[in-house]
Amino acid sequence: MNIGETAEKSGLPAKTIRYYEDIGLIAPLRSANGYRDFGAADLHKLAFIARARALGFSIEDCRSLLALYEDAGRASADVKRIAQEHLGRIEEKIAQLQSMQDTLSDLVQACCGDHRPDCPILGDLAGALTRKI
Amino acid sequence: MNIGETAEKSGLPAKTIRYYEDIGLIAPLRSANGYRDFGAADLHKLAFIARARALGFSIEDCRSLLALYEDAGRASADVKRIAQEHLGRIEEKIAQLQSMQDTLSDLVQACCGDHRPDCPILGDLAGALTRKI
DNA sequence: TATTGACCTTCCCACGACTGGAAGGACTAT
DNA sequence: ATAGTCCTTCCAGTCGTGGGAAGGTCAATA
Repeated sequence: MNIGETAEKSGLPAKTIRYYEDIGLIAPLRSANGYRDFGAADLHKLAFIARARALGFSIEDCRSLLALYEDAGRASADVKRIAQEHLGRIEEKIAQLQSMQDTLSDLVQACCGDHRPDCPILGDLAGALTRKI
Repeated sequence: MNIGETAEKSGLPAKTIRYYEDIGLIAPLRSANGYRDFGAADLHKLAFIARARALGFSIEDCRSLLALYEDAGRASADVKRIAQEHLGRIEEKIAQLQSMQDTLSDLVQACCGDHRPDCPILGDLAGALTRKI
């Protein structure tokens, strides 16, 4: 299977698949003409990675998860730990964003948004120094 | 005021301040010895930017907001629009992360995390192709 | 006066995870 | 033979810094 077909079936851009080979996540065979030749196992791996990426796992997490997936003697605790750490980072990020959202939605509400220059949003930003941020 | 003092007062690393000069956000004077010489207005701008960055605005948003801040004839509608667009992106990002969080916390809960290899987390990732992701 | 040590300068490289594009070879259909 | 599509490699760019090298400047001390 050439890279084009593989890209279509895995849902990943061909560029991304080449990149994954570069960094050693996958290792497709090569045809006589130099083209990459993907097998079912490669496609499976790519779909695995795509799903993990969609859940926000980093490439290095993906590498670890793939290794665990292929290790029949793994302990599920190792997988769970990676997922829990990732979940923690996600929760942290959500909290950060919600804090921004809270402040911003207050400011946006307070701004009448007309032709006049007075604006509590700019007021907040400009007051940063006085408030020591 | 040298860059070190400015960094301390603005809460921004000196590296970051130099970068902001590079991309034209600020334009401090230079002393005879070649050192940057920051005035009160520069410090004010930097604090403004730091606050905007803390609220998640992109550098380009910061550039626009600074320009509006310095334009006495601005319309608050222009500021509000930038803030609202940014707020929209934040809400989108939060929704994405929450969707990941939902899935991941379910999976983590379902994984008993012991010495055995069976793991619903890996099961989910591996099933990506079958489910067409 | 000489010499530390702290500060400043510019420059280039690295990060994460791709993405775009150029230059050129391979294959298929007309 | 030619056109068009696919494939290859390689290089550069993204965003907002952070790290570090090589070298100039300044204030304080021996």
